[in-house]
Amino acid sequence: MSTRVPQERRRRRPTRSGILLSEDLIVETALRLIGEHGPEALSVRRLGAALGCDPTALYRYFHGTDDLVLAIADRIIGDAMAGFVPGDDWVASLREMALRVRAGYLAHPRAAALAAHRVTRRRNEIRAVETGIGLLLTAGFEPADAARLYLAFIDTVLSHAATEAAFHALPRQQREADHRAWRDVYQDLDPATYPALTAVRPELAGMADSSFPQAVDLLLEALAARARALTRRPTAP
Amino acid sequence: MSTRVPQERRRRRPTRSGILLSEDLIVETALRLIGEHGPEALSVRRLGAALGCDPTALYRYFHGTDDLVLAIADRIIGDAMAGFVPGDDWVASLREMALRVRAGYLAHPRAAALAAHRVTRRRNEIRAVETGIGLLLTAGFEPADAARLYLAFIDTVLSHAATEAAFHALPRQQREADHRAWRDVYQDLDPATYPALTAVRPELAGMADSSFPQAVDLLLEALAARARALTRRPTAP
DNA sequence: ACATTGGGTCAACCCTGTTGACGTAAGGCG
DNA sequence: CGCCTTACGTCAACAGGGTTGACCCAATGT
Repeated sequence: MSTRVPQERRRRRPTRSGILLSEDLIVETALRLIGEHGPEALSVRRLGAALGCDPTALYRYFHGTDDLVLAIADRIIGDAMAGFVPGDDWVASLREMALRVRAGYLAHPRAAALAAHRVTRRRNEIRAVETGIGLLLTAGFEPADAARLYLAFIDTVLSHAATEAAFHALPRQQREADHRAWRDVYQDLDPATYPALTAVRPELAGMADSSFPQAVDLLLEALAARARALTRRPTAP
Repeated sequence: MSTRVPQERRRRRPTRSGILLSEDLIVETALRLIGEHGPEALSVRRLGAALGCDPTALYRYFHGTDDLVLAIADRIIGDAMAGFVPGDDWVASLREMALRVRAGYLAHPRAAALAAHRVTRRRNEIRAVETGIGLLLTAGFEPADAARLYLAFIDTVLSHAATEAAFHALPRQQREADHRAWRDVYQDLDPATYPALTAVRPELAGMADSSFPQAVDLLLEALAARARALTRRPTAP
């Protein structure tokens, strides 16, 4: 019974445990499940149990797991960008965009990890591109540069966010093992063959931390420097 | 029988079908399997079948699926970095590292999707970290900064490379559809609500190109600027 | 030549997503 | 009001996943 998922449903019939299913309720329950019990808690059976219905009832609302994940991703995008208005400071605005995207992904890592590399081409994405390129244009960049530089910026942000989300989407054991790896493995290395690692050994514990803000800062630093160079020589060869 | 995976094996016993198992052979077969039939084709049972052995024989070589994935990831790193020697120019060397990692991922796009954001804690990865941090130390950064900045650099490189690999791993139809979708969607937008996009419309065709070199250049630009600031004021407050 | 034991094999367990059949109750309609 | 259709919740079952413990053969050191 794969396929036809109707747009509007007329016959609303309570489950054995008394609740009324709906697309929204399922998506919300799925997000809650992930938030409470970790990303690995999202399975059709567990979702059914959390909803108080037979797991296969979900197939009346979504074609399959993938369809459900896309529905979840759609909501994440909307939530992340909701209420954002770019300010006068284009660097600060780009930074806030970056942090919002990252926060949206991290709020729901597993869904983000699954949907990150897809092109949504929906309204929220289009508006984000409009906003970002607009900011670079006000910074003084030529249209061609604004487009190219925005692409480099947003690709970095999205890639980083997706990577972080993917890491958070790992099963807890693997996640913690990766975390510990920097402490354990990298601590006792032969100083002769690994001089640089030995020199920075006290700092290696921090390698498990996120590099997202640092990377965004570096990128914005380079963009600001290029913008300053522009205003100094408005029409360069 | 989870656990003890010996470093060197002495008793090499052929499988029922006559082949001799080895860690390398398993990793290579896994890479071939993923390359031919996609990441979802990698399962213990299928890998056993491809190797001509009982699936559970793999547990003599790897603690579990995760361990195998890490071995694959490290193999990709090793292949990419094979023969690399850092030169005198630390910026150029970091750029070559970035391009090598990217090339390695693109060589195995589908495997890269699995392995990209893991800490392999194996030899090839450790050597790469040693090399990268060493380059930043020769650039004049303090140990703490070198570690943090390298993390930001390599995370950006790995994230970008993973994103590109994921895109290349898509079926051709879907890839080209995404490619076209960008042009199509952004073609006829209302100039009033999307002024910036309208201003850069001729440049939007290039949005489908890779932003990898651009992003790496921006990052290295920021790093070089910080290094210059260091040498100007060797001991800043 | 023999004891040791590494490691290939097998059967079994519990988890997944997904499907087709079944029946019940909800809602339209006379 | 009551019938008839059918939406949809339920159930059983299947195929495939990772992982484990027991088994036992043969390769190796002595």
